[in-house]
Amino acid sequence: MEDKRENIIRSAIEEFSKYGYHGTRMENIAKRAGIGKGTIYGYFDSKKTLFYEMIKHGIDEYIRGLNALLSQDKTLEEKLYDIYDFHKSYLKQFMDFRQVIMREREVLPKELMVDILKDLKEIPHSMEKAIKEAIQKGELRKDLNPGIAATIIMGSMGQFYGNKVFSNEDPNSKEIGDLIDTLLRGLK
Amino acid sequence: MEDKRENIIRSAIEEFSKYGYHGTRMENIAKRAGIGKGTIYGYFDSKKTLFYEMIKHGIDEYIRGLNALLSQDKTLEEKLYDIYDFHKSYLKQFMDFRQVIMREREVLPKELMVDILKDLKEIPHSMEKAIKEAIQKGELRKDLNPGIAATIIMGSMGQFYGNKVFSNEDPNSKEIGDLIDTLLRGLK
Amino acid sequence: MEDKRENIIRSAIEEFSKYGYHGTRMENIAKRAGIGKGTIYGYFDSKKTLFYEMIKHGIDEYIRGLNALLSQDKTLEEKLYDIYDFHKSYLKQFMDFRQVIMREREVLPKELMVDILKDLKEIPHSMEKAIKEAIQKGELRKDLNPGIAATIIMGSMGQFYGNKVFSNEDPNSKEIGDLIDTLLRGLK
Amino acid sequence: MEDKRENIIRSAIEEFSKYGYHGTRMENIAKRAGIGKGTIYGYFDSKKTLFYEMIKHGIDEYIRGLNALLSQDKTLEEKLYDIYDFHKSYLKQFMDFRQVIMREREVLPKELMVDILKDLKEIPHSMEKAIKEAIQKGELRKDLNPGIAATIIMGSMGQFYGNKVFSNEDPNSKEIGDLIDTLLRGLK
DNA sequence: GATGAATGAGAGTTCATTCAT
DNA sequence: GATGAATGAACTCTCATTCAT
Repeated sequence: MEDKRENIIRSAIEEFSKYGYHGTRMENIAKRAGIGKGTIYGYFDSKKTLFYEMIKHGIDEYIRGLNALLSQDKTLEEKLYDIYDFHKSYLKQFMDFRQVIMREREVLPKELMVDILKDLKEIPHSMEKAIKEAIQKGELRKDLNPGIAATIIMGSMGQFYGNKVFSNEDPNSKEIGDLIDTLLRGLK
Repeated sequence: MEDKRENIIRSAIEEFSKYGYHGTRMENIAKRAGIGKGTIYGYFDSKKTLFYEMIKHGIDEYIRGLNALLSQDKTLEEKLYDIYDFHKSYLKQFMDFRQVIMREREVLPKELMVDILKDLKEIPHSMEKAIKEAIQKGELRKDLNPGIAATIIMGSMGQFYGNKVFSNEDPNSKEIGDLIDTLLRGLK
Repeated sequence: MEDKRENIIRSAIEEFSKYGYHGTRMENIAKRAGIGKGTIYGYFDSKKTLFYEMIKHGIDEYIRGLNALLSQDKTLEEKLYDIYDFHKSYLKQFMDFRQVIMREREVLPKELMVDILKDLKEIPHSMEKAIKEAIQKGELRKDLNPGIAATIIMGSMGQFYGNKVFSNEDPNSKEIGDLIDTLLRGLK
Repeated sequence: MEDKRENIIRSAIEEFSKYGYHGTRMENIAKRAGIGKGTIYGYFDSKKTLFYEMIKHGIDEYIRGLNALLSQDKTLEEKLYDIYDFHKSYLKQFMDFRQVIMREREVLPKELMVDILKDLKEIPHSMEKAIKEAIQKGELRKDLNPGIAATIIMGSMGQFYGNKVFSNEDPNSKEIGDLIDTLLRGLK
């Protein structure tokens, strides 16, 4: 059944994101999923395979969620707030898949990595599209390079969230408003 | 001798950054350092200790290098180019210690983590100081929040470099000029 | 199952008594038990734990066996023959736990040692009780100190057996009759 | 020089008797002897060799000491007190070599063991001689088997001392007088 | 001759994977 | 199909021994 797989992947995400690939034990994934450890092998060939499927699944979900946000009929400013919240809740619950992939890039064979990287490039692409729309609507200035604007926005928000977590401060603080204000003011 | 320790730490950085804490084998660190695996234990008590000392050493070096750059008598724009180059060469050779620490936060006992996080907070602090100077010199606008400006600058440059690496593009491309232009234009 | 544990302990007794704590290899215990070395860790936390459990088990068995002998309805002389045989077969098959404990007293933490020593004091206690009965039955003289008599009996028989083993002589020799005669004659 | 060897053996006795053969580290023997760990190998070929030489040395010393006691012009009773004291101080300071040899009998090659066992048989032999003298002097009854008497005396006193140590009682207690009384009364 | 830094074989232990139930 | 007891390769760490100083 598909929801058994889903259930295992869900548990895998939580364990792998906490302990990394080598630090995660199949037994703990099984326990978290409420099943026996042998059962996992009925659905996935190996730890490596499970790891790979988990990444694919996580990226898919992230992209789907991000696209849903970006395709809403809102101003860019509103979308930025949404994106920060989405990013935050995603990171809190799961992980930053780009980091995992970077980190464990020696775990998977090259052909699988290529596959993953292809998916991953979708993310800035989605963001760029939203920027272009904002330029056309006049929310941002015309001479802006959309790729660079996307880099600045995503990078700043990731860094902001990271700083908060490192400092053990509340990532919900209203300073996020200041960040978005400053970003938009610079890009308008 | 201090250069024996240094040599081991150097090899440890390369291995840990490639394979993560659990994925790294003491024997490989030793091989890379050109010594026997037992020798490491003459300089470090355990794998965990070596990991901790490596992080401390790496952060120290990063902070020293960054401060050296920031305290030069140059315009902010020039400094940003320098910082990007520094960051890039650092990441290429070693690793992003913030990522490692985030990732392996279950490895070290809490008291050591606190110690590391204290050091780590020095980094944005250094950057903020440079921003404040730039504001006073009139290179940036007076109403700018220096903390947020630092977040935007460091986040954007990190993201830019990350994207390049992911896409297997040359991170030296002149697009970095566009990024810095856009950043400064927004913050002036 | 309990007989899996029992099987491992059995093998552990044989190995530990032959090679001592530090000289015994977990792999050899496993081989002797006819299982894989990882399997032991399903039943015992560590080598130390196994060692401790083995001692407890061995002492228990010894005390139970000794008590069974002593509570039989026989004369003291008959009992002494039985005890010698029991002691002998026990030592041949397993080991002298008092020696092991003395020898490896640096291996176990103090609280476990206290636990073991408490058990061990049962042994002379059992013997003393038998002596008291013999005194009451008139088999031994009335003014005898039972503790001292027990010490003399157990010590002499242990020494006798030890001498035989050292000299590679047959410990079944009928000289044991002379020893018991001499002992009883002295204590009557 | 001979006293360097002596010094190392002295330290070896203390370490081996505390931790057993496999539990003892060459470095600790060296530290205790106040020399560098490589130096030991200038005097002994290997750990095994040192162990063997230590046993030989210890047995020699024990036999010499025991003979000195037994050849004094005293009654058997007085000698028994001396022997108990000698035994006790010897065990406290060093170890029971018979136990060590029993315990570590798998450590040394057979030919060396044979050599040691030959020495070891000297001990009861010395005691037997003293018993025979006591019989001739009329201190013990004429029909006594000297070997058995020696076994009873040495065994009882060893057991007595062992019990005291196990119970953490003072091994100097005057109960030793009761033991010797009882022994002599039985053997007279 | 004395040293102790360096070595690597070998120890205890873990954990991905298998397979009888 | 699901399980978890069993396995053994592979890990971290120790320590007898060597050898350049």
